[in-house]
Amino acid sequence: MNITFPDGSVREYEKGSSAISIAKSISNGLAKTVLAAKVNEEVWDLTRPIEEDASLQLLTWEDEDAKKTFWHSSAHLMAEALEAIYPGVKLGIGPAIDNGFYYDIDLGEGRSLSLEDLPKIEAQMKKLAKNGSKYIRKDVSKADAIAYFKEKGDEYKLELLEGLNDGEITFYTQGNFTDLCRGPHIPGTGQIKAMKLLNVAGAYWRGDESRKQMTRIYGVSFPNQEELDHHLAMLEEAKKRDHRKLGAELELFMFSEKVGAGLPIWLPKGTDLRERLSNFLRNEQVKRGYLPVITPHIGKKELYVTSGHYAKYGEDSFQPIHTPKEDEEFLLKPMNCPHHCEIYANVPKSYRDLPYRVAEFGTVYRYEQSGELHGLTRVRSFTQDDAHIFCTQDQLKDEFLNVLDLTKTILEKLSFSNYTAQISLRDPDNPDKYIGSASNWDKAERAIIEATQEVGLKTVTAYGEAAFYGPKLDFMIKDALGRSWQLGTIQVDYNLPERFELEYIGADNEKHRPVMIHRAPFGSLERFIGVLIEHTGGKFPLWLAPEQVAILPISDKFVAYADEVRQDLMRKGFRARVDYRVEKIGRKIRDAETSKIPYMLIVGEKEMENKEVAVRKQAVGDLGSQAISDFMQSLSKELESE
RNA sequence: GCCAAUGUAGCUCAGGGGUAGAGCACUUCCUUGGUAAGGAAGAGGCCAUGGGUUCAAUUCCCAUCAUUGGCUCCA
Repeated sequence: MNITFPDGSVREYEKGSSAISIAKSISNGLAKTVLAAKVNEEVWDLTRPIEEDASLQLLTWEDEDAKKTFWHSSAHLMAEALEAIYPGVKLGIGPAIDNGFYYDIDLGEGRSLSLEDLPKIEAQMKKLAKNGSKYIRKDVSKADAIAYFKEKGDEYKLELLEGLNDGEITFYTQGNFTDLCRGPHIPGTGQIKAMKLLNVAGAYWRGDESRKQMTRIYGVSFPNQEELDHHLAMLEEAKKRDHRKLGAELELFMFSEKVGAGLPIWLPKGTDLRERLSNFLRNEQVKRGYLPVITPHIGKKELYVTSGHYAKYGEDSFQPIHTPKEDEEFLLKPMNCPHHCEIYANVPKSYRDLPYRVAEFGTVYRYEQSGELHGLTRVRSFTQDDAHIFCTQDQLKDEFLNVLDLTKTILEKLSFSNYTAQISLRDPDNPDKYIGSASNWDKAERAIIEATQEVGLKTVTAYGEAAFYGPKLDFMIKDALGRSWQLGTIQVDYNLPERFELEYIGADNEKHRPVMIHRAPFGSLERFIGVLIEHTGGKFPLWLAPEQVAILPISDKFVAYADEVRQDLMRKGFRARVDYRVEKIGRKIRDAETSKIPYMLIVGEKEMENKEVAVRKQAVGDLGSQAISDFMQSLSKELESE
């Protein structure tokens, strides 16, 4: 049979050869590092015989699919360990996830598991891994499979079997452990050299809260100890950068039980940062033809009935505000778009007025479930960097290009260099669930695709992920630790212009309906700043830092000079503060370092005499002395380059 | 919302049925110093809130509130 490799080369192999034997024929080194194979675009066990002509890609640790296979096999290893320690344990599902694996287990009445039990299970896993058992795949009939799990008394697996057809059922066995499993798996447990169980949590069987709660054990594993250590160090670093922790330490924001859960309160330094960020975006938007507007935080119920939000946000949200007048109800706004539609409708529009772009840093209120709240990234009041663009169908593409350009400018300014976008299109099998004409949808989808191609944006396309009212583009951003965040979004909307009966007079003197684009490059300021804090670890770029320079007098004899320096800096628009405390210089430096102030100016006898400052850069160290004017010039230069 | 854990000084945490503890931060005093923590003293707590059990509750029980981790990843 002929095997085609990714580089296009074709080689002849004996029928029934496995991927691992093919790997060996290429090189022994390769055979050692390969974990799984992609046969005709499907991930396979390395040991599974290939029976006919096929394309073959050998997967190593670097491939996402190989990692998933490795972790899935690790989940089986954990299950084997659990059966050894807890006889009679019942198993739910045990998949690989983005960063490791888990297994849902039911220990039975009266038995429970806590974090303290994890090392024991881990030790057992290591012991079993040393045995180097092979993962053996076996086709089983449905009847045999049912008989096996009945005997074992595992009702979860029996339930899973109900959904499977005879002839497509496989078991995998390693050592003394057999599991219902589609596979694939790595060849043997011996390859799992390093593992760590991270967490236990409750999880409902099949994610259904009316069903039994199982114990979920999370873990992660690697082919060698160094990778595990690196991963654990990364988790440590992520913990250190947690925006909730840094937010408190750097005095950026707070929460108060009295004010309410999920309602962030911006402290002076956080407000400073946030204002700089908004001003930056506001300026970029004005450059691109946006018109800033301000609308109230509440609106009459009828507004949201018109927009359709009342039906969507009605019950599980903040309840209406009543007034002394009977039957009068206001809602806290969950979105800005209805208000903006009213702005559009205020004065009759001509096609010459389009595109009409209104922008608002609009604070909205949504009653997130209490369990969903999380720092700044999941809150009940947040400010969208919202704008709505009303345009003609033909202007869609240019408007997308305009927004993409804006988004790119912003992300690059904030040194998010690694981002992709998801294009969400209609479900081709379900064309009826969308509002708006098919030809308009075609145009809009094409506009998005072409615009993203023209700017060279990396995208993935998701069919069926579009909203009922229009296709959309979501930005996925990778931060400095390689974690993905969904931030900005651009959405086409055929629904609201319809509901608000928005119109413009065309060149033909007829009435037409505009298309609306919702877009928010940051998503929300809260979420974005949360991500920015973790991305930078609290070391903000100079232009954003609430305090740019800390002036540290050696002793209070030099306080007057320190004040002079501060005056100079402030007059040039730099943000500087003097540390007046009667402390040694080492202490002042340490405190400024931990507050992550970008520059420290140490001033003492020498500096005062020479009218200089001794410059120290945060996390870098002493840069030597220079004249204040020179220092300010280099600051300006740094700001320009950011 | 559901499940679990947690809630003690501004922060990080120890403690435990009988008058509440440490380190850091804070205040005062001493020290006037040269690139990541100088010394001493002091002040600071309704032990989250509300009920219950008990002679006695911060400690045990229940509820509430808040925080944290899960609850979406499908053998």
